[in-house]
Amino acid sequence: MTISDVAREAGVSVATVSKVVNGRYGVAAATAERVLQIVADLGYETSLVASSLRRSRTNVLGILLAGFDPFAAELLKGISAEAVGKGYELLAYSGAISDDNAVGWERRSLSRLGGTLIDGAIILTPTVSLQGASVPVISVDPHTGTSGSHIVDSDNVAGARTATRHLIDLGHRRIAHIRGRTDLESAHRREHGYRLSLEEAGIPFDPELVRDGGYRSAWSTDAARDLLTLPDRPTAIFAANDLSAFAVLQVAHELGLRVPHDLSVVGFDDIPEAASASPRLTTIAQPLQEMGARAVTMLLALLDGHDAETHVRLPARLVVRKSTGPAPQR
Amino acid sequence: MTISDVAREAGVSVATVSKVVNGRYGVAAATAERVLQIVADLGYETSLVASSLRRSRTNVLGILLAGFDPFAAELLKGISAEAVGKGYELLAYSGAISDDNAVGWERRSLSRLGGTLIDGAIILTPTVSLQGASVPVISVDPHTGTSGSHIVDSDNVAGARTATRHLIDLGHRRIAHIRGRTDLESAHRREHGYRLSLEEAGIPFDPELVRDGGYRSAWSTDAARDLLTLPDRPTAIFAANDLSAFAVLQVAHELGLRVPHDLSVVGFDDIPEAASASPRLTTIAQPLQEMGARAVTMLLALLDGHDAETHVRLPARLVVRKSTGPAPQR
DNA sequence: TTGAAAGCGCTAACAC
DNA sequence: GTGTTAGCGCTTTCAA
Repeated sequence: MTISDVAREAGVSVATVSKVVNGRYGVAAATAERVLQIVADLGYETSLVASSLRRSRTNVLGILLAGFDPFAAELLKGISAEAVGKGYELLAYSGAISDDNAVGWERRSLSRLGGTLIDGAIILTPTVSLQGASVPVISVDPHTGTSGSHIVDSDNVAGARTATRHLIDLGHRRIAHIRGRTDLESAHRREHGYRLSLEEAGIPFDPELVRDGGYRSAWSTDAARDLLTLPDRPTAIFAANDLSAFAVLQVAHELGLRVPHDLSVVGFDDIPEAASASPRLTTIAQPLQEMGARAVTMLLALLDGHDAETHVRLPARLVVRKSTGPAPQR
Repeated sequence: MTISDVAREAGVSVATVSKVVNGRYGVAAATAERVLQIVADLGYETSLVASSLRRSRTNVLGILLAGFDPFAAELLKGISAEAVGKGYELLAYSGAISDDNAVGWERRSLSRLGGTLIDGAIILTPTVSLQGASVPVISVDPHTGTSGSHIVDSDNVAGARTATRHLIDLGHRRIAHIRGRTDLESAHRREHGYRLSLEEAGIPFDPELVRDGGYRSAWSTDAARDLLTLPDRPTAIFAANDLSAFAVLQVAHELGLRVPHDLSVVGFDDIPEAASASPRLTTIAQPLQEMGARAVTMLLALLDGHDAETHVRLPARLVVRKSTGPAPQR
């Protein structure tokens, strides 16, 4: 089912069909009507691939991501809600991730789609610089600080500070931290906020209480096990994201520690699953959907040739649920 | 940055570059090495659009959806998890939805991407038949019963029956139902399950207690308001999906009705937000992530030329939370 | 008002 | 071992 099929059926050239389908002028009304009728009968729809190869604009917004995890899913909801009715199609693309291409996926995806398939891109948590992209790009929660493209993120330092402060206010003194992916800016900021709060409260920083979790379940499980089997184990853990916090909850359960009676846990992100964890997770909520929406706004502005803010930073807020409580008495 | 740039830089023809990049035989080792070096230097990546126009296979799986709503998001998580490491790229596509193309989006999307860009498709809640698609298709929770393509869904009748039964067991007798989208098979099945349970309990069916919610927030709000301002209002509402149930919760709150003291509410789907609703929503959980995973398995089987089950139906289960309680005494 | 033809970036026969 | 060439489906000059 191609444009040639339609042309043959209508007894006109493919050029004419193309004009009719795209609403160009210079076609007799009668011809146009006949072609349109055949298009409808045959259910012809112009191939996105072929037309995008030829045209410069496609009206497709690309969302480049490493996988459809809960974080990406929330952002997508916000992106989709904001983009509806604006005349753009959405194309969320996750390249085949394997170990040997785990780094640089964002540039690879951008090269593969950019220039032709998509008019612009929103890239989630890129870790490499995206200078010289062929289309406008908005980075959400990127590694590279303010370098290069336009950025949307949330206030990670303040969020982490609030989380740690919450634990301190509950009387905790031995507060551990499970780090995020050390190649991501957000992870450093969260650790920074954690250390700031300790400092403000006059609690000496203990390097032994900080472990790598890489924002990932498996690593965080190991980290949690290490921390919770320490001779003088922490009474509270601030995990760099919710996934890590879930791992902590799991390990605590295995070790027979009651949360929050024996151990308090705070996460970061407030993915929807946080509310159904057992116990329900106290965490720092990033306004993920709003971040997605803002990214769309910025991208559309860029595509319209307007300026857009270079850096939008949204506030993160503490959501107190059931995984935090007063520090156990010694 | 095209294949010609690489060819020029390497002093070879584009054909040679293509061979090297795709690992074809018939290239001198030295040449291949030089080309690979230039590819790396320039950061060249073959254009998905151009190559897919020429090739028959792209190793891209399409997921066609009407928008990134919570339902789609959960399925995507399952799809993504199952597809990882299988050598396929994922491309979730949501065409521009507006009022005049609201129906038939799935066929339009399929025509636009099919045959060239994607090797196969998973389509979420299609409402029209997809006969004669150019690529293998798996439908998730479709309208058209068993017609045409391969199907994954959950047991809507049993789920609705369980939900209604749960309310009956709590002593409710005036149990209302807010219907789903009447063009969707699932909506009919849920209503059927509701009526089955009433019948089993010997409760006469009252047409006045059934309203259209269309699986949508706005309509459901109206429906809930109608039901709850009835002279003899229901003591329980079974909503056809969680979004509708949220609308009920909202209206109940506005009217000063306490849930579950004055009114019990059950939803359907168990999207993550259900656990954080206030009060936390009792609902029927569809195994959305598993449904997504199964769809991938089936599609990959089809793509490998194997057979796949024509219809996979997964069980739905009751998740009791805080929005249901004993019927109020008269 | 219409159609012929070039070309977007790439791959695959086939010729050299 | 390498290059030439045709062509995937479409849009867009440009000539008829």
